[in-house]
Amino acid sequence: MQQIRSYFSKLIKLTDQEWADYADCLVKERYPKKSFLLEEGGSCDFIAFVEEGVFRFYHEVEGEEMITAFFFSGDFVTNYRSFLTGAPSEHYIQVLQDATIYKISKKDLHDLYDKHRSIERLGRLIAENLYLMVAKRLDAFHSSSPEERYYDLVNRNSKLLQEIPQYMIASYLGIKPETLSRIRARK
Amino acid sequence: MQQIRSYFSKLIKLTDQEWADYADCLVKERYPKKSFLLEEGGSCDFIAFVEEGVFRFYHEVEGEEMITAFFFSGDFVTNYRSFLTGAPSEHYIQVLQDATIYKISKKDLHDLYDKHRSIERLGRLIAENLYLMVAKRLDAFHSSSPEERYYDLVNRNSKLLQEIPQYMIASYLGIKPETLSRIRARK
DNA sequence: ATCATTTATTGACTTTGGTCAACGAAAAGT
DNA sequence: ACTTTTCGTTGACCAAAGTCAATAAATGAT
Repeated sequence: MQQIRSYFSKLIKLTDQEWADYADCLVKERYPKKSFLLEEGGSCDFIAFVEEGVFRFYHEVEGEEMITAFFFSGDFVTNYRSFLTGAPSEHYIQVLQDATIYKISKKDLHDLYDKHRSIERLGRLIAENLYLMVAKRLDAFHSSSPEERYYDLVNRNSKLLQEIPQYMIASYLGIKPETLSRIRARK
Repeated sequence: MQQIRSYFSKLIKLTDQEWADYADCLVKERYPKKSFLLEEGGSCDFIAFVEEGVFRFYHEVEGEEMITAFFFSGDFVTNYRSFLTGAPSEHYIQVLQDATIYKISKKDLHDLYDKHRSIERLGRLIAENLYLMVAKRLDAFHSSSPEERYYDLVNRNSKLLQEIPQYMIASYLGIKPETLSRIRARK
């Protein structure tokens, strides 16, 4: 839980009281491998902080699983779109490695926004950071080849490479498993 | 300027005082066709609202222009990454049609965040909305073919199709002009 | 430890988009 | 109006990723 506070402290300084109020809203939960944190059709009414474990965020397109993101220890896990809009999720969030998370509900978070200015500001800073992350990824899809995207991943995120099966990495990169296998083979 | 207030009102209700303070920070500027609102290397210290005109947001990759976005009347125009991080822009923002905009500086906006809770909240809501837009576009690149992306555009944004030359649309879609021409030719 | 299933690789072939070049149409400059 | 440049289309060819199928390797279940 201290991990969360230190994550926040990079964005904004919270008083002990503000943090205590935040921490009061966090609920610890365990999820076994292969279970679902969120299923298609459900509305995502929480944001969770990953203490331990791995998740994948995916949806089905014409019978095929399209993986959009992985979440590891230290990340926030949520369907941010569904969380923000209240719309039913088109995505699944599934556990790949036994997980422990701290959840905060949408309602509690909004109450905290009302109660503490700094937490409202934290909410803005987190939204801004998520924007930066997804904008960067869009840029990679817009201007890089699959091969370039793969080697970017190799350079930046070796953890992902080690813990995730290759066919899921292929999906994440937007290519077929055979193609990823060939990219690795050439050179 | 009333256009801006009505845009905001879809996100949050501002009091007359809050709006007056916001409006006081807005500076009207005109830009002729082909001029630049932002050039590579400069830091983007503003967000602007487009009253009239068209902009393109692009950067150079190996001597080639990659267009990431277009901005029309009613949109916000900025390099949001550079605005948020303070990092120098890798992108240009160029005027395609003579433009009139209302600028607010980063400093003034942050002062408004401090002064009015509702405006801080507005900042969060805008960041959240920008996240949703870019996440949607990422999804299109991740799971659709160029042809599908083109027809999505045809369905959703006929204004863009009419006002932007085809080779720029191709760049925006992440394909070569010849390929777009062929997509249009095949039935 | 064995068997069954899933995952990764490889080959042959297809599809799609990129490259290079030519040409005509449209737009901009004089 | 005329010239020059830019833009859009088309053809021939190339490169990269997808498809389908076979097989090997790794993983899981019993």
